[in-house]
Amino acid sequence: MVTLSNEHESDTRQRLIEAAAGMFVEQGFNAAKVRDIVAHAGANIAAVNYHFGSKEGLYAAVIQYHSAQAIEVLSQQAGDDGGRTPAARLHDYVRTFLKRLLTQTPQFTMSKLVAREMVEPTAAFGLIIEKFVWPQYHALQAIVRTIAGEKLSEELVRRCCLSIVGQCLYYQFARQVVACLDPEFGYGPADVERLAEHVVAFSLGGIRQSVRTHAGEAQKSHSGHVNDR
Amino acid sequence: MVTLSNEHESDTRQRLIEAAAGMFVEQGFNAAKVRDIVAHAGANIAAVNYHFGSKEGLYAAVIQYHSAQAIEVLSQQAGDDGGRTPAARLHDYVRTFLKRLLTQTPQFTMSKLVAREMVEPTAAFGLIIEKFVWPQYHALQAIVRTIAGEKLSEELVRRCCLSIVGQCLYYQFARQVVACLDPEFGYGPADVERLAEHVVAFSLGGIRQSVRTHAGEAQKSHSGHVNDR
Amino acid sequence: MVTLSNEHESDTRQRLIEAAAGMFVEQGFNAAKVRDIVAHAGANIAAVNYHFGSKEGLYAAVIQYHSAQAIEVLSQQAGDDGGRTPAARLHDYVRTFLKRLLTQTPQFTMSKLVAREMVEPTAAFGLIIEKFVWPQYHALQAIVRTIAGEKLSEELVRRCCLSIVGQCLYYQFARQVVACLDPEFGYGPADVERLAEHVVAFSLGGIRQSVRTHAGEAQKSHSGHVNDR
Amino acid sequence: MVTLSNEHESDTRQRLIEAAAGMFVEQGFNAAKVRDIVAHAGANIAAVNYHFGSKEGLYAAVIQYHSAQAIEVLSQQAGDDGGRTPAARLHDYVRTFLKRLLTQTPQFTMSKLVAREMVEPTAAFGLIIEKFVWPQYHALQAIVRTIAGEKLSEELVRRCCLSIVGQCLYYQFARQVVACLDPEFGYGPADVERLAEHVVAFSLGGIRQSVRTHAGEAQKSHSGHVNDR
DNA sequence: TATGAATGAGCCTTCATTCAT
DNA sequence: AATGAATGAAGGCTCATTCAT
Repeated sequence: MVTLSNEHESDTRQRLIEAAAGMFVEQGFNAAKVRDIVAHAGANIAAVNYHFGSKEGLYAAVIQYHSAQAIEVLSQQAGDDGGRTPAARLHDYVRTFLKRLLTQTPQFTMSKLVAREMVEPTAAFGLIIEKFVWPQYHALQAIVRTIAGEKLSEELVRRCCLSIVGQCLYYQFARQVVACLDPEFGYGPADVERLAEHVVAFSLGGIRQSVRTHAGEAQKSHSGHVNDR
Repeated sequence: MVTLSNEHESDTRQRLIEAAAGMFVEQGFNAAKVRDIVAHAGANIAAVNYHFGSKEGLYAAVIQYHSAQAIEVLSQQAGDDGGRTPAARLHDYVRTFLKRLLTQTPQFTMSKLVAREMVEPTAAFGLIIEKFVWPQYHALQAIVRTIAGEKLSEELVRRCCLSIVGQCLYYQFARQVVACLDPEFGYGPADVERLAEHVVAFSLGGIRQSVRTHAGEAQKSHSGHVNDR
Repeated sequence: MVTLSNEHESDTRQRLIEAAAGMFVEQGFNAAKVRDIVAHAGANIAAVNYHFGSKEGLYAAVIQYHSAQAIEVLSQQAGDDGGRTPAARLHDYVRTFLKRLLTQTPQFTMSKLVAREMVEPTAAFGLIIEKFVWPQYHALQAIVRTIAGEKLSEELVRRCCLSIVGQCLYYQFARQVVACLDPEFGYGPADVERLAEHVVAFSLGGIRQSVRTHAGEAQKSHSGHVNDR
Repeated sequence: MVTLSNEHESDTRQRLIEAAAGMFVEQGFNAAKVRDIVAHAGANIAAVNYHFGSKEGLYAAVIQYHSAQAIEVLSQQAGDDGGRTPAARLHDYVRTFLKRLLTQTPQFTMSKLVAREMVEPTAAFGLIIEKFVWPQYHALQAIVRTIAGEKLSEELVRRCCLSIVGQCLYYQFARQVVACLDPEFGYGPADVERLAEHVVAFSLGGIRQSVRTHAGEAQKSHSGHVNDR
């Protein structure tokens, strides 16, 4: 007679969040239509207003729901950087980042939403930046700084971080282009693993070259640019 | 080579194309509203359907118009790679790419449209890929191959190219994020110039590291990953 | 006379009626939302349909509930008109009418609902007219007839009654206008008392003038209008 | 070939304004539905957005359109108060007011809209008060002051004005009640004419009685209220 | 060639009501 | 007796497109 489980937390609500997450990730906030979302969720058109107040409220709920587990994962991995080399830590970082971003499953929705928010910001932009982008960026910055040593300016460390992130995000943003230019890349686990290795190698080389170039510029500014004829 | 019969090629038509180009670049195809476009062009609401059949037709016309001059520019620069070093050619490539992409002026509209098309493909996607992405990609590939030598596999050359392009595009896609993470970067000519130098240095280091790593992997495949403890 | 079987007449039901009464008075039937009503009553959204069948049912219940006590009050005052002068009885009538109408408290809800019903009739209109408007109107008519004597036609007595009622209701209907035109009037007890005195004086003068004018018209119908140059 | 008449001012626009005016007067802003209005006007659902931007815009247009002629009429009558007696001027005022308010035709829409706005204010309330209510109120105040002489306080003049206006508006607000209580009153021209005579006679008597009462109160405050046993 | 008006599908939202427990 | 979830009709509004001139 008594309801046994308070996991009763409205099945429809959950289905709405999941359906919406998928469509927001795939199509973006504006292109995703409430009617499609409720259809996917097997719910009534009025359900999103009932449960979330509005489409924006649903979006906020999607973020809140997925951010919970995302933050949990983030904090877990924060501790185990123990005695690893900086290069190994960069590899972990990049591999994790890419896996979450490129995995085709509804897992790691948050990473994909964060990526969307970068290209097509919504009202949640500030929150996303604060809660996800900054922390991740700081973690990366720490790794890069360790690799680069003290010789690299703040600005160049930032540049390197953005170069690393940019390489990764491109595979998510420009999926269709990648599919054309690099048809062998299938976004499978093995593909992602190999991509991670490339990005890490490329970026390690990039950081070290930046350090060298910067050192050279600082010491003898006659050598000018890195690339002369 | 010059179009012969545009003796009276309708001033309105031209103004529509220019106004539309700006709004498509800034807001994307869907977010740009034809009412706003005609307002900016000082034209009638019916003008776009009259001249171009539909919003998509207008978009196609915008691409066609800007592709003409873009291709012209591309072919000009194709020849003068003369006796320059591969590094210098990479610098030229990146600098030109970034300038066109990040410059705030209505110049180089095509580059910005191509970038848009990568993130938010429309019906024109195939055309864009064929006419712009492939050619540019091939040019980059040639440069990278020259730098890398014969030791790098086709796949890794592709990876390097995408790494270079990804670094650049990120500054265009994620303008708002860059503004948060790197507020000193102001998208001015000097900023872009310094960014180009970073990207070139980073990428040269990246390519060379890839070569080294790859060579190592090829010779003694027992060493496994590039970065373990 | 007392209802026998409301031993457990549902607390929620009562709270709904009270909350609804307030909102119907303040906002009218259509503008009052059942979600707001149940929120004010601390009840479930389904409660109004469960207890009253529909929003209209709730409205009917509100009327029924408040009409009971209202009618009781009416019948009490009906008898004690004893030896008072007609003018005093008019003063009592107007003062009571205005107090009930303009008092800001949840008291005298019925009077306010009746006023609402006059401007924005609902399905309950007929009932309201029969149970409240007619009785009160007849009471007023009797007073006016006594003041006017036999010389005033039925029609003019009706006119005078409506003039009196109209003066009073305006302060309820057009609260915002009164606030603009007569900002000193604050709807407090003292304000209402003074207003009652004005309305009574004005109306006594009005009735007597009507009698005079009518008498003049009846005797010498050549004089035409009451007011020519 | 040239369009002859620039009365072309969009037929639909005009029809929309007229249809909307009727429905706003009869049902009020909220109860009037855009879909009904466009149906009455024989227009498309999108027409009101096209011509007026929104439902509120349509309402504003209705007010603007009808206020033009209303103000014209007001200014015409302003001058001809020449050598008339105050009573005659009051008669003119009341007759005109009632005619505009109670006439069943779509004429004098403005007066009816102003009455609506008093009971159910919208965003246009302030404008309505400023442009219509205040001017008319001042005109009435001047007449009443002339009739009352210097002996009546500002406050009591205001009270008298509101008493006069209240009498008139009641017949518009409470049409259904009037129809029940006074079924002989048919809102025809003759009815309105007779009503005007009653209101004028009643109000003249009312004002004079107010003066007398006030004078009495001022001189010998022992006599107390107007209505003692 | 060019225009302003008109169209209708579709969007998000509101709300009284009903369902299942 | 009571609840929270779910429903669907309807509301105002947007927008690319088409019509009539």
